[in-house]
Amino acid sequence: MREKKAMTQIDRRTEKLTTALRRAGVRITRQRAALLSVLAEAEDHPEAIELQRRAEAVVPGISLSTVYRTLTELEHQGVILRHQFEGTPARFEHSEARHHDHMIDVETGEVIEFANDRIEALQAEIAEAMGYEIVHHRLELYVRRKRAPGDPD
Amino acid sequence: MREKKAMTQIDRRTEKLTTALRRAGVRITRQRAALLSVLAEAEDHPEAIELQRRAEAVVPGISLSTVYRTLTELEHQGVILRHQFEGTPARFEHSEARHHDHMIDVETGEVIEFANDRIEALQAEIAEAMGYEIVHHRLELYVRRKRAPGDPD
DNA sequence: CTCTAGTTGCAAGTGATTTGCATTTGCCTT
DNA sequence: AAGGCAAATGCAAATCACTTGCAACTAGAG
Ligand SMILES: [Mn+2]
Ligand SMILES: [Mn+2]
Ligand SMILES: [Zn+2]
Ligand SMILES: [Zn+2]
Repeated sequence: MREKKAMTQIDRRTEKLTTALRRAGVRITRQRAALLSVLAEAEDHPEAIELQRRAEAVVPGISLSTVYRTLTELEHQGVILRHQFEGTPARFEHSEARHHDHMIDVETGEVIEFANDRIEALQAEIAEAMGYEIVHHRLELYVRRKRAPGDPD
Repeated sequence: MREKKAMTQIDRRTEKLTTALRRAGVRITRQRAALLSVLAEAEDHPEAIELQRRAEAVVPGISLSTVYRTLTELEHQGVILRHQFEGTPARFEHSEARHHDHMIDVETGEVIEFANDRIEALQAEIAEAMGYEIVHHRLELYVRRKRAPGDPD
């Protein structure tokens, strides 16, 4: 039942994360390998504790310290992103996808991604006009689902 | 030496903050009065501890808990804003000025304000297009001063 | 001036994340 | 295959920025 040929997108992501760690000269331990594939598989923006839960399926005893330590290293290598949304612990995602910003539904906590080139361009212009260049930025829209006229509660 | 007529801008701001607290049904204590005028006078984005330091000029023993408690109340009344920039404790400012966003010089920590209607409009459009309305948002540009060609180090 | 509910300062508690340290463990070197 | 050792792990304790419990105060209505 083991596929030999098909390298899935997730495998590729896992490899990229692994490579980043090797490049940093760190060892690929069981716990790290588990965490890397959990990150590669994630479609959402999980917190450290949730990543630990998911990794425990493979490495039962993995500690939260190890999760945090590895996340910090991966962040330094630039292969994952750490987001600090309002009112929650930090959330993480791999940085494979191209840049995007986030909307957070204040009612449900759901995180929705979006990208807009005009906004990105405007930001750069503004900074430029004031004599600065952007190192990085953070744009978060805290939103509420809009009721269409005549919608039920 | 006491001016009777001239109500300065700062006096007006202090009054607005005071009114907000009274409206909330809370008492104007010595410590609160001090904090309110410190906030009204502030031209920058001070942290709670810095506000405490400034208030101590008037009320020597004012505790940090009281500062935090009052700041939280003022925030709930909508007369001050709490900003959570990366890597620092929360910073505060009165909300007299119209809406603006912030650039943070990653080298110096300096906070620079800016406002751009096109960005604001675009944000609203994006949310709208996805069926949401914006409750509030957060746009922070982490920047570095740009070296003009031929500038000294 | 009195009375009392709101407020204060202080100490202790929280929640997320980091760190110290003794014990394992990857993995390069024989 | 075995050895050696720096790096990594797990656990407990520490940190940081606030928040909260509580007994002693005090603003301010009557
Ligand atoms: Mn995302
Ligand atoms: Mn500002
Ligand atoms: Zn962006
Ligand atoms: Zn804005």
